[in-house]
Amino acid sequence: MEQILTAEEMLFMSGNDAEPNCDKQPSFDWPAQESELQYCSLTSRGQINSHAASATSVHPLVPLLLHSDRHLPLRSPYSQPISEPVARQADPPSWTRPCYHGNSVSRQPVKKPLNAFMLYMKETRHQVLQEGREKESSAINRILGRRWHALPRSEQSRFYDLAQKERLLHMQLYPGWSARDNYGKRKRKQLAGSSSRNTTNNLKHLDERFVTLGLK
DNA sequence: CTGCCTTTGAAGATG
DNA sequence: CATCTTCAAAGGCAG
Repeated sequence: MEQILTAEEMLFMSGNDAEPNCDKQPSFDWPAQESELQYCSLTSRGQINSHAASATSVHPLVPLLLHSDRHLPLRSPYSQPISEPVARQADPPSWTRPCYHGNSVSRQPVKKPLNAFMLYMKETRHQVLQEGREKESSAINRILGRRWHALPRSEQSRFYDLAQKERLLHMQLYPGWSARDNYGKRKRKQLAGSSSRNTTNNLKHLDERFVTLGLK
């Protein structure tokens, strides 16, 4: 039964429950359960060693994530039609070809799921913008980086938790997808000076941390 | 118009 | 296994 599902349709399919019905939701209360940040032994091939991927229809996290993903633009992968039913792998194995989503007219590569900091940026960026001190993204991101480090761990855990669910949902939506599929998108012209630039960035980062900690 | 900048974190690549 | 590299978002800016 070939079926085109949108994220919104899956939301309806899964009912109105905003709470995921996972029997064992990971908790990220620091520092006691810091070790649990190993994210359930996820693999990059869409395999998962926990119970989480055993759903036969729609993962319970889907509605929760869709709700939390209100910042995603309309062209976000998660807001595009999904060409394959969730958690049911069509043949041939999807990792034998590039993963795409959307219809055949406007196919776009599936992007990486957002990590905790990226989710934090999405939620907090507008605050910095409203303060009106900075308008360039690079400057805003520097501020957000400092704020991220100053964020209480309980608050950070919120985003780590969300990022884990993001990855779980991503694995369900695009089984077999690999980050390697998007490698080489950017020009590798920074190859020459990348090493020295990274070193410079690391030193700058350390410098900022010293300032933050009042050591400089 | 294209790519850089800038951040953190995840994951692939490399030695 | 440790380290390095790439890419996710964002949008102003420079070439």
